Amino acid sequence: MNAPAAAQMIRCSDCPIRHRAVCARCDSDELEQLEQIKYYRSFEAGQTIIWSGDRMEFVGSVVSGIASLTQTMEDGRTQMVGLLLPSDFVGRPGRDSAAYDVVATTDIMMCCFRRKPFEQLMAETPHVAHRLLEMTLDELDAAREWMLVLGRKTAREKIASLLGIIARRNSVMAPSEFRDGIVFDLPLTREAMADYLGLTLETVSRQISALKRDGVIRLQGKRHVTVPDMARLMDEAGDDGDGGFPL
Amino acid sequence: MNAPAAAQMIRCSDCPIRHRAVCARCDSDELEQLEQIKYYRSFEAGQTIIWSGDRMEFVGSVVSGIASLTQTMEDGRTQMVGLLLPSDFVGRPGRDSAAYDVVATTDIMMCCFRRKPFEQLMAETPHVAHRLLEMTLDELDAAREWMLVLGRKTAREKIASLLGIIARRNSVMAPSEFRDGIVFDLPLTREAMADYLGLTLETVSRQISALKRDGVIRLQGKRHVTVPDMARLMDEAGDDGDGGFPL
DNA sequence: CGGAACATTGAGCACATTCAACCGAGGTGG
DNA sequence: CCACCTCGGTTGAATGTGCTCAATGTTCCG
Repeated sequence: MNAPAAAQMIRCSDCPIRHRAVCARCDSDELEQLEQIKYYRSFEAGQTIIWSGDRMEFVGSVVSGIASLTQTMEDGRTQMVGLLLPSDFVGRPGRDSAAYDVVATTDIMMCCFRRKPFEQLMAETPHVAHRLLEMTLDELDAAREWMLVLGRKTAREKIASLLGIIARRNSVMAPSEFRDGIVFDLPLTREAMADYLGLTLETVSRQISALKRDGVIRLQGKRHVTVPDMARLMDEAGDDGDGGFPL
Repeated sequence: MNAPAAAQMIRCSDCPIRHRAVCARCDSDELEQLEQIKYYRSFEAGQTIIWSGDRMEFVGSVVSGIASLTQTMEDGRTQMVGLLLPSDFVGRPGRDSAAYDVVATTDIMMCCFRRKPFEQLMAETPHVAHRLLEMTLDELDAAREWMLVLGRKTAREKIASLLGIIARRNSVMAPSEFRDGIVFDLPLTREAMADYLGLTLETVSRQISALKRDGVIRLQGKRHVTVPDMARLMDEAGDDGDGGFPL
């Protein structure tokens, strides 16, 4: 609840997600308008940023860190329905109350816009709305890929798919060696992975151990992963060699 | 391949989906422009409308009938990732090749727009783009609801969820008696239901039989369903009484 | 040192799948 | 007209994947 000192002001032009977020297409004029209605908030890992059903006071972008979108049934069963990475957009313009819980998976910094002014701005300037459409279409594609994972893949394939996605994302940041070995840290606990994949945390643990035993991955500690042969991993994920996952 | 006589011209103002489709917000001017680039195509049940990977020549709206969006793995496992009802939009502006198979589930009529002119029009007029954003956000919500169904629900709950959605959709068309009994025809085969729910067709059949045995539903023939107590069905679906599914 | 949070592993079980037989309706051809 | 086929659907028996329950391990932090 106490806003840490981290919530210092960043000028939009210096923003690390300037070119990928909902503001990517804005000209300097529009950026100026956004600058007027934005504010930063940071959250610690584990904090709930938005409760499902709550009134949405703001929409915004993830600047740094990771958050998850989750749904929970009355008996406690939980399904993650979105993984929010830096530059991803949170909230739905035009909707009053939140449809999902948004939880900080790691410490996170958000760039928030008060909802009403943002909606106003969206109606007036085409660039924000257009970029949001583009991002929403991408998210829809990602959601549909996940429907295949959830509905039809085995536990082992699910884990391999998730590792593949995380590896792929990292490879955007370090596009150098992709073919022959890639290294990354898992940003999720076993439980969070289970919630993403529609598995139990025990099954996640077992399958990770199995992939390690079979030499598909190597582990240092519980989170640091080495994938010696990316093609092998994609094969385990059940994806055809070429295509695979967008996002 | 032979376009049946059904593909007669309909004036946009007389169109049955005029107020719900991507053109819903258009003024008469914009409608005129759409009228220029549209054409109708009909497909028979079972026909593939678009093959995944194919070049997208057109985007469009479902006018009547039902189509499904599916993904298939190399070994044949299939997951439906979208159910396209009248007024739903097909295709992604800005994308050259299709990401999914689009298959006609019933006989279907489509209102198609040549892609390039449509993209042009979208860039110039705000109403189409805005409506498309709205529809895409709705689809994303629906996809996320399905992720919960696919990832966390039991076979019985999955079937109940699907029946609930179809019942709900029908209730839009016949909003009269919703509380005490609703009747509808299943637009899907057992296999299509299985592909939607991430189950086998045998499991679908068994669970439908079980729901019938337990008095949750009644059946006449294989497709005609009566739900005597909607609240009971929603309960079987694992949804809390009030909320439930959007779309 | 003790406790908490995260993770691993084992044993038994249950639910959904697999494989297979069978049913009924509708269509076609001899 | 009936035999035959196909298609969609139902049902049964055996199997197996992933879940449940439970114990144990590891790391970190007060």
